[in-house]
Amino acid sequence: MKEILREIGMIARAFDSISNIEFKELDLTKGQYLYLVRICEEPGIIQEKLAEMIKVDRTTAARAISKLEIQGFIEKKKDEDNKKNKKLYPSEKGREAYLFLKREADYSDQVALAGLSNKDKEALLKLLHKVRTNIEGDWEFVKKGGKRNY
Amino acid sequence: MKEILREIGMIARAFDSISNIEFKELDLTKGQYLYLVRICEEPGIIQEKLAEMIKVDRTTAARAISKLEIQGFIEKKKDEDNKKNKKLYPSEKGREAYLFLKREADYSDQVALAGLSNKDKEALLKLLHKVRTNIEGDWEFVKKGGKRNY
DNA sequence: TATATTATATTGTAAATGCAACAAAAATTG
DNA sequence: CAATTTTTGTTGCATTTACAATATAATATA
Repeated sequence: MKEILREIGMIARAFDSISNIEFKELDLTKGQYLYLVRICEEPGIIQEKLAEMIKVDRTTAARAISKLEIQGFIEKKKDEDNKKNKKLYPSEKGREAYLFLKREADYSDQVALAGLSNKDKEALLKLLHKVRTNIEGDWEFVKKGGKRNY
Repeated sequence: MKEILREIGMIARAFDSISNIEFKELDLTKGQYLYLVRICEEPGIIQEKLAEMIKVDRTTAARAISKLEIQGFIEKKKDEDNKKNKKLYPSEKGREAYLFLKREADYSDQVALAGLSNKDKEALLKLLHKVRTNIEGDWEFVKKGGKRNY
């Protein structure tokens, strides 16, 4: 069943590619949309959590987010309760951009799921959710330098 | 159902991340394993098809493949019937590496699909296959400069 | 409570990524 | 069959990506 992970890879790369091209219109460069979307949906989230959520290297996230800040899409605010955290919030410009990101995502969603019944979609989501939780442990383990045996 | 594409993205990034780390052991750098696997499974394939198959930019594929050749994992051979094509074949070293790649992929597969029944797996594959074919058109369209309306 | 460990964020550096532009062979078209 | 368009491959350049190393605050441990 190796094909399952391959299909997932192909789909992910295709959509990422499409989004990156389409979001240039907003001056968002490669990858940035991922972070902006999540910050808009979860204002106050910190960078570390965001990286973990998206499954991307911490330092990659750091740079993409810094750039979002420089461009004025988001703001970093000190967390007074925990001084090593910086909470992330969308700016007005960021919220504006988010509307477009959402429209694009909805459209891609429609294209992707064309011909699937509601039952199919629910089943697919449930199965993917399971796969994702199955893999999270290994991802964190390997990122931290752990060695899997096979 | 936006969550479906998000789950797919998370899973893909997590596995890609894991594979990239684990294949350093073979001196394969980021992304290279994708191409090597396909070349081993489909000897004689050309670069352009490979990029399309994997859903990656043509020039990115070109460079990853060139590097595989320099490192001795694959060979490029002129196609006598069509002089602008270069057919790709694994070397002995490449085939050797492929055994390891396969072992790793099988293991990741096991982890990913733990807790799914055979029926689940079949359903998942079928649904993902459908999604992938649904999106291929848009990917090619947008890569070639087409503008989607939404 | 002092010390060690963990969590979060940042920066230096090397490498991959992807767009633009180009070249050449092949296929299509008028 | 000549001209145009498409296919395949390459290179220059700007940017992202990710590993390593560093810093500092917070938490755990002895």
